[in-house]
Amino acid sequence: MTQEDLFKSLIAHAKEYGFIFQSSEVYDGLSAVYDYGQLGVELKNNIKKYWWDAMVRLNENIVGIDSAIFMHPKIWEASGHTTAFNDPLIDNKDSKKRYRADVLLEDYITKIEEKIEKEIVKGRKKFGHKFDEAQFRETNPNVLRSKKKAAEVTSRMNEALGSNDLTAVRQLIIDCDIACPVSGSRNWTEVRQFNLMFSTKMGSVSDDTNLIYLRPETAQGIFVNFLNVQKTARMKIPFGIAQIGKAFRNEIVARQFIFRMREFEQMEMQFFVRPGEELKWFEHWKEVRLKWHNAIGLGEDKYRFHDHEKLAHYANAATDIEFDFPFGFKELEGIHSRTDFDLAQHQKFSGKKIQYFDPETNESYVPYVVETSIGLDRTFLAIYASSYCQEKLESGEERVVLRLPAFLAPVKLAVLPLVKKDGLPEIAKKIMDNIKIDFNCQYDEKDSIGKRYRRQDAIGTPFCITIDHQTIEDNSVTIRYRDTMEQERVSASEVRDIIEKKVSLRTVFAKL
RNA sequence: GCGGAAGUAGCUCAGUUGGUAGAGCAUCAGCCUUCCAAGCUGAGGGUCGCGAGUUCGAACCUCGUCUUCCGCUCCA
Repeated sequence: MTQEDLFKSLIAHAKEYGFIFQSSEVYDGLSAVYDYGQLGVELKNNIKKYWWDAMVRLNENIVGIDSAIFMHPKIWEASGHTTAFNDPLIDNKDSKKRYRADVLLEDYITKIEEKIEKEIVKGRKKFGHKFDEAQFRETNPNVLRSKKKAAEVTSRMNEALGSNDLTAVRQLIIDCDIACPVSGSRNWTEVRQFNLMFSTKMGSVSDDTNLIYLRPETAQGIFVNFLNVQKTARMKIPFGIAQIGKAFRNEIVARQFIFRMREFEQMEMQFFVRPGEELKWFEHWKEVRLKWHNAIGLGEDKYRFHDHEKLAHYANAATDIEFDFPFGFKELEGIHSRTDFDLAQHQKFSGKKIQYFDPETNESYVPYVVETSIGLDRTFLAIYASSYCQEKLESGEERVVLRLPAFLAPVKLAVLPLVKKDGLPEIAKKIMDNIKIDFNCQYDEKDSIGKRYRRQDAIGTPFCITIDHQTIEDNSVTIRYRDTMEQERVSASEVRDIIEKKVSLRTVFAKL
């Protein structure tokens, strides 16, 4: 089976067993929005807990918050999102097609560069072995003219985009005589900004002054609460603030199942450090976060770092932890050294002093920030995709099994009476009632025992216990393991402890 | 956004030259009682993605639209 088919059957499986549904499916769905079903929400909550406990509970110098999705609109001006999350779009009036104005110009520049390369190929043909490419580039009039043109367009474009002068962008498109690739027409509309942030209005009076955005990242909720938390929790630098929450981006193209959604959930931690020490902490968190991923147990070869060459305006170091998804290595978590950009910006835009007095150095400063930001939905997909397995058994039969790490599995234990009579269901329910206080359990008495095992395999339940006639005599049950399909006979009273040992976060944290 | 493909029951899919829908699995009820799915009997479930049009008549033809997938593009 190809990776592509596997990914498709994985999506079908997610729906069939109630992990993930498309949003608003009865109305034909809403593009790039998904709902988590009855098992999906359990798995997702377990991932959240693993992250939260690893970050907040295990680190005495990290505390959590839960900030609102709505925030003061000035926050997004300060953070740069109002400008950086904007794309200049232009429509062709004849073909009704919409383009990114900057992309049209970049394409135009690329074409000029291709023209230069063609000239060189022509020159090489003409002069044969005597051809001197470097000299040709410096002297050939066609090449020189093209080079000059490309440089001119590039500088005008950068200037216009840099100053957000949309009229100048449009003028440049007209001056370059750029035609619509579809209609060939030069009949362009004005250039307009398309914002990747969702907006809405607060209050019942609609005017632009109360336009607010749904946050495109959770980080700013932490930055604007920096002083609140630092003072009320009496935190000393270095310390961190963690948060799990929804963020929203109006992506032009959103695809690959839950990999890129318009509404998604982030797990972020902003770590505040002394200026100059940020790169040391950046390295520290790279290492710590990778360990967290590896401890899940999906395989260390599934992860790799990808350092950013081009840094965002706020960063002085950045790396991604990429995961080997069914569609290739893609970003799962970002670790960024954000300098003092965010806090300094909020200090500037709010007019309030946002600084920390360091009792060790007797200095007051704007702390530097190292951020770890992981996509919860992407982590879900990573775990789900790596656990999904169609395997052939020795008997020649096939089974679908979700080899989820036991501590993350939505259902930990299935309680199965071998038959539906002789009082076995009653005993089974009694055992279940005792254990379900500690773990999410399922009871099932329908169909043959083999079929019930397969059903549990498909949703990743790591343990099944079966109550049979011997249970009546000595209170023993068989416990069956999902991955090996092996069984052993244990006392019913031991079951809780056996499972506790295998699903406890304690075991996982030992690897951190 | 562009190009291509697809959409019929919860799932996988049939459905002839246009004549108002079927199968297997799944689900539910009952029977059977068996440690690795697919035993027996019965039942429920679909205005064929949605909306127009052509036609006496549309799952099928035409147009539009929504959604999904693939490639490009974009995004980080």
